[in-house]
Amino acid sequence: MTTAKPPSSRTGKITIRDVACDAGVSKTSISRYLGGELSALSDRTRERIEQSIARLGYRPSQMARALKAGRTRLIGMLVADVLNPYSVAVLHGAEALCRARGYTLVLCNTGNDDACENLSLQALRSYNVEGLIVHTLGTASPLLAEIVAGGLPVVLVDRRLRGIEADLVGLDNAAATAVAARHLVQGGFSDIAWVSESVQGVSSREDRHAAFLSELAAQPAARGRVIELPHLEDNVALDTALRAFAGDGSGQRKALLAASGVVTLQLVLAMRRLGLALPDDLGLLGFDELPWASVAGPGISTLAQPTDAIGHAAMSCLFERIAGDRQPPREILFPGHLIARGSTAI
Amino acid sequence: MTTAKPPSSRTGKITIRDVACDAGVSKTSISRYLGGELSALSDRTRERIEQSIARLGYRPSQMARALKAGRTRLIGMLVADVLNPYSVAVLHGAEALCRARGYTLVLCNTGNDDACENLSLQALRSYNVEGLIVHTLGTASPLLAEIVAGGLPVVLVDRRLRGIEADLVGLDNAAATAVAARHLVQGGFSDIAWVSESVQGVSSREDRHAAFLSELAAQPAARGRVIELPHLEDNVALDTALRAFAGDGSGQRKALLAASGVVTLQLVLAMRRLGLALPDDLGLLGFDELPWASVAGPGISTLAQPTDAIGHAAMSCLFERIAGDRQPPREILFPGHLIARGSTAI
DNA sequence: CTGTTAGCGCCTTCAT
DNA sequence: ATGAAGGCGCTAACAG
Repeated sequence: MTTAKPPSSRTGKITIRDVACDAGVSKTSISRYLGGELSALSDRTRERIEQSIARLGYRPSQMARALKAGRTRLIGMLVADVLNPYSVAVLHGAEALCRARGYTLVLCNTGNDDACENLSLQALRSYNVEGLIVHTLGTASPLLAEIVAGGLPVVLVDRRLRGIEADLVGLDNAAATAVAARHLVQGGFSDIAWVSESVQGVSSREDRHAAFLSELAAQPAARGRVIELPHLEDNVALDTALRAFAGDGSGQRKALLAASGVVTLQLVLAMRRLGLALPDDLGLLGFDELPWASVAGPGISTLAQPTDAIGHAAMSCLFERIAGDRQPPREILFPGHLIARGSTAI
Repeated sequence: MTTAKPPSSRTGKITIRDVACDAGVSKTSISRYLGGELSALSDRTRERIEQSIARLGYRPSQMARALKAGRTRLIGMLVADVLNPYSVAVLHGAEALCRARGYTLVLCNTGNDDACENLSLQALRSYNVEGLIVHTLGTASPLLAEIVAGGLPVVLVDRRLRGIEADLVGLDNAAATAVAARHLVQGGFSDIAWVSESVQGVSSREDRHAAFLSELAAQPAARGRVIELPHLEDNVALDTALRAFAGDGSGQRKALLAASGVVTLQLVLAMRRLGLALPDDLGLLGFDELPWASVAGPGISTLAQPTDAIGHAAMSCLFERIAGDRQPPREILFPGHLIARGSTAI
């Protein structure tokens, strides 16, 4: 009748066999019940199973299930820097959908370190995650390329990765940059510096950079410059660049356009150091909404990204791929949202 | 010689058996090699294994390994709110050590929702995480209690949980609060309001609350009050409370002591709304260091927590428990670090 | 030193 | 509608 063997005793763990014994049916029936194949079970059997499961407090082991069926219901998330608010905001949206779908999120922070990234990817792979959400810097590790090539569904967030053919979810950088630049120009700023960390290799920065240049080229009345900061922590370099920009006696109204939230913060700090006032000495508009945007000086104008939606979309897209969607990679871009505050006031 | 069966073909996955075949040894030897039992292998065997593994690109399956040996090398982290910078900062420290030890972190965000917390705990348990780091609100879910009772190592961060006997890692709230209060008093503030979200049930807030009261009781020259904000988003309530405090014509110099970073932000926002100036109308000192602390008004004084160290210690402590440490629960408390800025200047 | 033999907990044909 | 049997990939006694 039942599958031999006494209801395992030693370990406190209750397995499918214990339930089978208790309910007086076979393991197969339990498995069917768990798998939702209700149509193949008599009402009586199902009831007994339900009761036994409840009575014994049985919970299936994902590990065993994963080993057998290959479905781990695990999603990996690889993030360059968890301390970056953008990453966390996206993570937040992604995690919510993940849990809602019965999946669990495995998080790896690389700290912008290649060795870490490799380790993390290996770990993620060894656990057979069913899909991967990646938010790292421009240079894709060979291992990631291999993993993608191997067929594991991957969705990129915010940044394309060279050599990786995968879906991308992020901001419509071209449109957002245009909106931002126009806001500044219309606000009377005619000399605008776009400020960013190293552009090279980070697609979102490249896109914003290109969009900025082309937008300003289309604005005859305004002049555009680019300030690139290889090392954001290098205050001396930052101060020097800022002083040069602000002190250039062009007589035009000047503004900074920060390519990201971390840059915005550094700019505000630098302006304080240099005694430059917002918005009179320098206007400022920063990508990424910041919780403290309205408490700094006259308030910092920002271009907010729908981070929750981005995270949600990334996960949603990943699930489609996991479900078997084999279309060519696509890009899902969200519009930004300008929040005007005192730093760009007239 | 080898364990029968042809080198599995169908699935691209390379298993221990393929390696065994290729190397011409038994699966056991491979397993020994993987397990680091080098002493039990002849040099020649080991070499052949090494080569085969490299040639085939074999990587062991954590899933299978976990199922068999019970060691999943997975650590669960349950967080009330990933959007809270404190949580992320601790997570950062914890994740680093986790990876360094060859473990992988499974992250669950509850969004302060009991149902989510339950779901997450079930998931974490079904994956057989070897330990749990928990940072949630005061009321421990019955499921968590059950899990702890079941013997799974758990370390609490920042907040004790009723009914949970587990290690706690966090800030030395009593000492930190005393330092903060004294700083204000010595700065000439003689009417101080401690401001917090709902105190009841959140141990760190309770500790800070108690320490604040006792510290001020010991300061004859100063008066202490408590402002509790059940709903931090309720601006009307906050503004009302603040106006009442600031407008109380006691003629004394007044200051706010914010119990956490999120409270600090709301206080700064409220003061702007009410047109109150820092530090003249109201002094301000907030727990938790904030990236923007120096850009708001004259700079916000903060009491920084060593979040990285806290995360590291929590994970370290957890590993000790996993390793078998059965001592009674202990508390590991870190000192805070006062950073004086303009908001508490004389 | 090395291999054989059993499973870990579950799912899945294939019978019945 | 229900079972029995055979693995998934790996480890852990036992033999040699």
